[in-house]
Amino acid sequence: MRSHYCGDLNETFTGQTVTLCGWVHRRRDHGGVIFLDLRDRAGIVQLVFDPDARESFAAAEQVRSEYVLQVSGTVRLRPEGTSNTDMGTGQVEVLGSSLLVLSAARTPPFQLDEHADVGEDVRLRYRYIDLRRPEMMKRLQFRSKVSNSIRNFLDGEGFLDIETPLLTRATPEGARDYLVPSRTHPGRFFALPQSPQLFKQILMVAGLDRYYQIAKCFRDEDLRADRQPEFTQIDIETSFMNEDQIMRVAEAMIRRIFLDHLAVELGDFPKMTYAEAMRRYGSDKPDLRIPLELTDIADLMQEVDFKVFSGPANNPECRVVALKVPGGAALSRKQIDDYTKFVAIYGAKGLAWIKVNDLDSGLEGLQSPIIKFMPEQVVRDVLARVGAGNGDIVFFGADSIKVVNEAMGALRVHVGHELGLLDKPWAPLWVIDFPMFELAGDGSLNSLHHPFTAPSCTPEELKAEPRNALSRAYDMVLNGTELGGGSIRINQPEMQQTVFEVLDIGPEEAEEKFGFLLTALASGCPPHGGLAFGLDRLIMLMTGATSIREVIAFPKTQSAACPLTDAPGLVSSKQLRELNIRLREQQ
RNA sequence: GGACCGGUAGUUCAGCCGGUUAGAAUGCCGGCCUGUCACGCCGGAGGUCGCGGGUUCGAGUCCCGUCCGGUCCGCCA
Repeated sequence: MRSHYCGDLNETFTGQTVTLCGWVHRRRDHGGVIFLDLRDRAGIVQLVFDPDARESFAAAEQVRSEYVLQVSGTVRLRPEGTSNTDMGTGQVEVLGSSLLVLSAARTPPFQLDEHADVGEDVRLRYRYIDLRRPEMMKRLQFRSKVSNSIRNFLDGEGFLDIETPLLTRATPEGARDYLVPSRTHPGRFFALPQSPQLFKQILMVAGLDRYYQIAKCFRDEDLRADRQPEFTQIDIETSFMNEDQIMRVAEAMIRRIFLDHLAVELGDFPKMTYAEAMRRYGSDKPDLRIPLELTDIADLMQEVDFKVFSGPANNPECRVVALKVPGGAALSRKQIDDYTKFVAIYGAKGLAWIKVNDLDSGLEGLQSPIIKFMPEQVVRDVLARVGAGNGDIVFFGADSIKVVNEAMGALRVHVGHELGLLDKPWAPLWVIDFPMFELAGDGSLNSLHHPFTAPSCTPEELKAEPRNALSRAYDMVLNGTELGGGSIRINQPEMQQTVFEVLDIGPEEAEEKFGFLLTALASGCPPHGGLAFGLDRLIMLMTGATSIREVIAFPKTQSAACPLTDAPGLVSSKQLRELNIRLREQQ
């Protein structure tokens, strides 16, 4: 039906007769001459209809926005002075000789202009219109190209693309499962996978050696701008490789993609321990584009009553940090109030600060609500430690370690963005040496990763001091976003047993939940490990999209619904009966 | 589960301290126009002010509830 794509035409086609198929992007009817912008996947080209060609001119008069046309005509250079440098095809136009309406279109619910700022609910309801916008079209094409590169790269490294089931058991990972009732087993349910974790490990036991899959995963948790209930993971697992080797392959893959698709050379990724990341940035996924750091000052503050920071009493479980922001002395009272509200979201009870106007004038040169409660020498020591200079502001956080890290870490990022302090466009790194466990609210221990993550110590050491144990896990972080993470897995039953003991998972419970994995581990399990990348987040970062929904063709709203199909929907009582399900009476 | 922002024409929004017939832009429809490119000019149609209740002589506007969309916290790797 078509000889060329609209967007591919340029001056080298001059004189050729072409046949194009596409959508009417815009119509400009000048009475004696009609311009149609015809759009397809590749781009937009201008068509001209002249009254000399009576039939096609008459047809062009009847055409409306978003009609689907087949047009034949001659490519020609635009007349002197009428080229359009904003268009890829702007040097040429197609003089239409025939126009066939393949399909008429109702008036679009919104304009496809780059100028129209349309509400997202409307865009999602009419997603087929929204996806016609060149911006969306480009992002989906970009995503497809990146996926393809990933497959090629991993295939080249000897990884096998193997599918794992979507109908499976509830996984041991933390999130709530999407459940699917079984008709043939009344009262039983499948779960959609949160990740193919157990299957990929079993593939290693089976000897497949290197596996990958671009896999759909599901988590029934509340949504965010960067979180969807169903999302896509680049899932990788390999045998007989240690963590450094795995990180090297994964890093090479990401570096290649950035080079090939963005012409960005990311360089070698630095490695940083979890402890260092928490200490310097208050986060296990630090945004290293922002040249601000948290500085511990608890030792200087022993004579100061933390109440001036609205913090708790001095004790070992609390942390006191300073955050120096260059140029921050110019911040208004209102801005500081906003920052105070911002840290309150994370549980901070206040935000103390010192503005440094003139270091040489002693306390007179400072402005602060708290220095009157501090010995002058302490103020001097603190400013000296953070290296504060004239024009800077120093923020203070004093509270539990958790609150300080979360609040001041978030403030660091927030302020860095608001004041435009980013000093590079891309800042990747590896975070390593994660703790094996984290302390839950009730005093028990939880896996930081999942319970199959290998520790970097012996079972004896693990049992003796579980809270100090580190894992052989690693996260790849880019610009403050966790792109992916993984670990070396446990391949020895004794070690797995010990981890279960520490987690207070009894033998019966372990057997019931993942006995099949334990049996597999005891059946000749190679040393293995892997990782998984969030493909949606990767594409989001690479395209600069502000929401994960912008890189997914048919995303869900924040309440996990689809405005296009109106899913989730009701089902008939017959369907429910077959599934042995009865809905509870609503009150 | 919680905090905050929003919901008025197809779309994006304005609508003041509660007061006459709810406006603008754009889109749409009709007319004119031979070089535009977010074409231009003239005219026209288009509204359950999310929904329910309340206060009031009078509610788009105030109050309560509720639904929907979004950002975030909790949750989630």
